[in-house]
Parts: sequence; C-alpha cells; structure tokens
Amino acid sequence: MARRSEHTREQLHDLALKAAGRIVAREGISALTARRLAAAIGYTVGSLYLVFRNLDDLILQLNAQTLDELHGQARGVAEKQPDPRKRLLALAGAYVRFAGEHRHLWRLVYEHRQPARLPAWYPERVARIFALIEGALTELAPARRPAEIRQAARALWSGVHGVCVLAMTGRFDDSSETAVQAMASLLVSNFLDGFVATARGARRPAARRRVK
Amino acid sequence: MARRSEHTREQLHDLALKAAGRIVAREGISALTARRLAAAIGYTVGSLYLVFRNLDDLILQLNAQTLDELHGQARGVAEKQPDPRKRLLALAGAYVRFAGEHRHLWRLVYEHRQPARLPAWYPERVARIFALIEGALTELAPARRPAEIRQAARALWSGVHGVCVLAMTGRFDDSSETAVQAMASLLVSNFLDGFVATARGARRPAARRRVK
DNA sequence: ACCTGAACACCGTTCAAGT
DNA sequence: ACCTGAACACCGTTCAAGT
Repeated sequence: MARRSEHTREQLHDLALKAAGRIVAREGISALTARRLAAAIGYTVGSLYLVFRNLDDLILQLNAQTLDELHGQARGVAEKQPDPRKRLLALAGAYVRFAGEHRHLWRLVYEHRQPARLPAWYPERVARIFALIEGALTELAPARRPAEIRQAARALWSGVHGVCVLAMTGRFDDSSETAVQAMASLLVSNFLDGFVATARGARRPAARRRVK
Repeated sequence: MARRSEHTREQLHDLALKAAGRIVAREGISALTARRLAAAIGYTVGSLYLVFRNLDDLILQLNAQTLDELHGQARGVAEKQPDPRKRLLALAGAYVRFAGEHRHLWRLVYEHRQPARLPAWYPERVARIFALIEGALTELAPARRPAEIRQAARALWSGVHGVCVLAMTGRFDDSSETAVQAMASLLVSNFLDGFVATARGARRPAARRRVK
C-alpha cells in the first residue's frame, strides 16, 4: 500500500518512542514487541527499522528518556533542600518513589542488556544524576578527596538502588512504599553517619563508649 | 520413535537442571531455551514438560540451586570469622565474588519474574542467607530489637546487592573485582559505623567535633 | 507409559515489491 | 522515497500419534 508520508522521519521516531513508553508503563516490559509497537502507531514492523537500528536501540533511547525524567525529579527535590544530609535523604526518597511509580520503565533501564559500545550520550545521563549525589556528599564532607566522593556516591547510590531492586521484584515480605522508604532512609542515614565520622583521622572510628 | 526409558523421571529432572545451569553459566540467560536444553540432554522439547510445569518452573528450581550454592559459600566464610564486623565484610566480599564468578546464574536469580504464588521452599532459601547477616548484626549491636536487626540486614544487603547489580551490568567505569570489592567494603563499613554509633541514645549522633 | 514431533501462535529482523 | 508484508529463523507450549 505504501501510505503517503504522513509523518516525517523525526515524527515517526518520537511517535514510536512515546508509544513504547506507554506500552511498557501499562503492560510491562514483555509487552513491548516490534509488531505490537508498530500496530500502536499505525505502521507495520518494517517501518520501525527505518527509524531505529533495532529494538535494542529503541529501548536504549527509551531508557535515556526515563533517566531524563528521573533526573528532572531528582533535581527538583535537590534544589529545595539546602542541608546536604536532608537533601540526600530526600533524593533517596525521590528515587524510591520514582521506581515505585514507574516500575516497568525503571526496571527496563537497568535490566536492559547494554550494547558493547554505548553511545556517549548515555553514560552522560547517568553521570548527571550521580553529580547531584556527589555535590551533596562534598558539602557534607568537604575534606574528602574527589575520588573518595565519587566512590562514596556510587557505593551509596548502588545501595539505594539495591533496596529498590529487591523491593520492586518482591523479595521482601513488606514491599509497601513506606517500608521501602524506611529501609532506604536507614541505609542512607547509617552510611552518612559512618562517612562523616570517618572523614577525619582513622579510617575507622576508634573504640566507642561501651554501653554501661 | 518413543525411546526406551533410559532415565527415571527424577534422573531426567536432574539431568535437565544441570544442563540448564551449564548453558546459562557458559552462554548466558538468553541461551536457555526449551529446544536448546532438550537437545543438550538428548530428548525433545515435549519431554521437558513431563518433568517441569514450564520454563519458569525450571528456572525457579535452577535459582534455588544457585541460592544453595551461594549459601554454602557464605556459611563457609562466616564460620571462619568470629568477629562480627569482619564477618560482615567477608560476607560482602564473598557475595561480590560469587556474583562475579557466576554472573549469569546470579543475574537469573533476581531478574527472573517470580510467579505470583511462590512455593514455600523458595523464600526459605533467601531467609537462610539473610540469617547469616542478622546473626552478625545481632552480635554487633545486641541492644537492638529483632525488628531493627531484620530491617538493617535487609537494607545493608540490598545495598551490597545493588553494588553487584550495577557492577555486573557494567554501569561503573571501573567494574574490576577489586574496584567492586572496595565499593562494597566502603558501603558496609560506613553503614556499620553508623549502625553501631546510633545503637544507643539519639537516633542520630550529636554534633561532631568540627574540623579545626 | 514414555516420548516424539508436528502444530499453533508467537518472536526480531530483512528486503523485494508495490505505490 | 516511503512503506508494506511476506519470508526466515527462531520462540514456549500442547497434544495426537507412535512404540
């Protein structure tokens, strides 16, 4: 039939990406198939391959979109909180909330098998989110070297991420928002207590006052 | 052809499970297909459905096997370390090592979409591993209530898990064993410092000595 | 009773053919 | 030039038919 070009290449691209997001959000990751997506935008499978290299490419771009949205939310939260400790707790809360609200899209971000050669714009998206964490950690422990801050940001945020992963995949008996929020807060506050306490002097705090 | 019954039902079951483990370990999760697995054990697809309800059922049993192996390694490490703090660090190290050595099998454990009604023996497997963490945390902070210990164990281990997740899926610039081990150690030691410090008195340590 | 293998309803991806 | 839709080589799962 070869329909008249009702959309430019770019429009088709955006149309497909938006539809893909809707499908994943509403019906889960496995519902995203080439045929299903093509039907949703009123084209046939073949057309998708005119705009994307393959499904992996499409998913990567969808994930970038998700990361952008996450970054937007995180920045909004970070801007409202001048105290770095409270800011980190708020960021963890925002992360948990985001994962809960967009479970499938969020799962797709980290479950998707990355291609060997990631386009440069992808890690940049991840780095932008980590920058918020690093900023707060630097304010909290200004004496730390940049490399230490980097490592701490990654360790801490992996931790928060891990809490979400296990919660979202139903590995806890209680996976309610509040229970998960509490766990994330516990992890962050204990980590920060330790991180700040060891900022100066011995890498590990000296013997503590014994419980009487 | 209907081959003579060379194996009992049980032998066929074990044969398939072992072959599945080998395939996942060597060729990755996506290589595990019914046809591929059937060929590996010298039967046809149909036979698999005589022994397993479906592929999901098979994967669940494979994951239980993986969890058993992980538990074995963890217990071995735990027994050798009487000091609870060092034990937790050793356990984190063992977890990171296990994830690195059995990346695909380990990924399958937490990426596999769990059926709505898990058989009881599955969560028991997970609980056995958490018990090791809870034991060490109790020794470290005996004043804590069991519910707090439980929550802390989950928060901390989710954290260690998260470090592995991001490392294994190549989200860090440096995903070498030593780099990941360092991150896991950092997370655990800072968390424990915080956890022990706040065990008594204020939930958050009072103002600290200022850097001069 | 045990096992086969064809069948069904799907996949991702390609590409000659139509307009 | 744009888009189709059939084709290819796969999936998981079922089940009548063979021994």
